[in-house]
Amino acid sequence: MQIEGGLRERKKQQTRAALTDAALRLALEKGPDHVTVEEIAEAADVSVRTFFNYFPHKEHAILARNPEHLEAALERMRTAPADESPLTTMWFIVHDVLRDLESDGQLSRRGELIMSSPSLLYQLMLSSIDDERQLTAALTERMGEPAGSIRPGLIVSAAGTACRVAVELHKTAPDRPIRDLLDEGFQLLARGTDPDFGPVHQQKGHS
Amino acid sequence: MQIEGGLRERKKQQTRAALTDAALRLALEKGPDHVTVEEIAEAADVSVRTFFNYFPHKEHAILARNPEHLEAALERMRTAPADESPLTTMWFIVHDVLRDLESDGQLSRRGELIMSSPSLLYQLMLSSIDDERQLTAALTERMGEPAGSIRPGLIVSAAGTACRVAVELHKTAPDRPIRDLLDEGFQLLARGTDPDFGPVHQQKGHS
DNA sequence: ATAATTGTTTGCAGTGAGTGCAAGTTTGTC
DNA sequence: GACAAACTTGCACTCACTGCAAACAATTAT
Repeated sequence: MQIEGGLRERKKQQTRAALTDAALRLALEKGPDHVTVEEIAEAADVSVRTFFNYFPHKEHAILARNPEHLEAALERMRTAPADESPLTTMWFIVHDVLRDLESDGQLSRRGELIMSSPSLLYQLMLSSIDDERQLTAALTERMGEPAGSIRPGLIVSAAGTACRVAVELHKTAPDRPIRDLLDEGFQLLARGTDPDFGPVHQQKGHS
Repeated sequence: MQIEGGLRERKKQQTRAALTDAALRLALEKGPDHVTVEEIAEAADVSVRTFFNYFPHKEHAILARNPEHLEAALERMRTAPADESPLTTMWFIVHDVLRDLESDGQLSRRGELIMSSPSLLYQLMLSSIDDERQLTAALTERMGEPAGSIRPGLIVSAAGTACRVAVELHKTAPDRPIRDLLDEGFQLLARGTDPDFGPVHQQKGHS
């Protein structure tokens, strides 16, 4: 295990790539719920059992999440300039990922695919939740808020929510680019979504 | 189908209740991932096949979501006073559900159970997404925002996010009641989570 | 080179979720 | 009581996913 770019390592990367490629292609072709692991494995020329050595769930292969994104995000969160506000950091993180996804030229196709399939959305949100936990931990440390404050967690999760809503809305209003929607969402989160908010706590019930 | 409270209807309610009770009990006992549908069905004294006539997924039975909640929420959204701000309406909706859940005396146990199990969280979020779509549709209509605005969707989804974050934080800081956390979250969403937000759009990249 | 070691792939057997179908049973209607 | 509609059930099936042990390939030591 001294050699970094050994044959073994390269072959694994190849196999992984073959699997994710086949998975995405077939998912786009036949719809994500009509692809079987068997087909994906066959297209990548490995056994079904090997597929599961690489991915714990079928959806993982289709999502093909790049672990570097979370790494980069955490790194940026930790090393952000002291005078950069929390949501601003999240904005940069989101746009970094966005830029990387767009370089694939598959942002919107993959986005639609994900939003249209419950099971994909599932896996994405699951990993998002995990990501958000880690980001929240990093942000909490960085912010020095009182323990038990909801603010760090809310900022991280709300940013994630803004992404999801932006992608969703982009489906029905494709004329607005995702970046625009995203920026509008972040602005609202930053300055407030509802200046007139004010429930009357005294009242016991209603109609 | 003229009789509302016929034998048939009552039996169905009974079976449904037996299934959800058994499902929740067993999930709390053995952990949600170690309960099989077979066990639940057996405990409720019906066949496995019948279980799937009532719930599309195992998790649905454990969550035992009350369809009335969504109905009530949509109703309130549609009939809210004209001068009630959007997030305020969401606040009332959330608190209505909360009050109902608490009357079971199972809010926090069920909440913890859900937050601790990926597969439960999955189903909850999936149904939440669907709920949010419907609520967003209702709110969009009510608000008269320009088409393509992200605000209605963001308000609804961010409110949902606040609930999730509140439950999650309550796990690690049980001394703060969920209502407190929730109110803090809504306040932040209303007035803004980050007054200093301001990414420099001109800049191309960053280290 | 060859042998020993370690990591990877694969087949196989098994559990459990979820579905479609057809037959049987129960409930409501006339 | 006869008839139709709704509900339950068993059966056979597909598919996701796991553990285990044998086969295989890459790496390292000799």
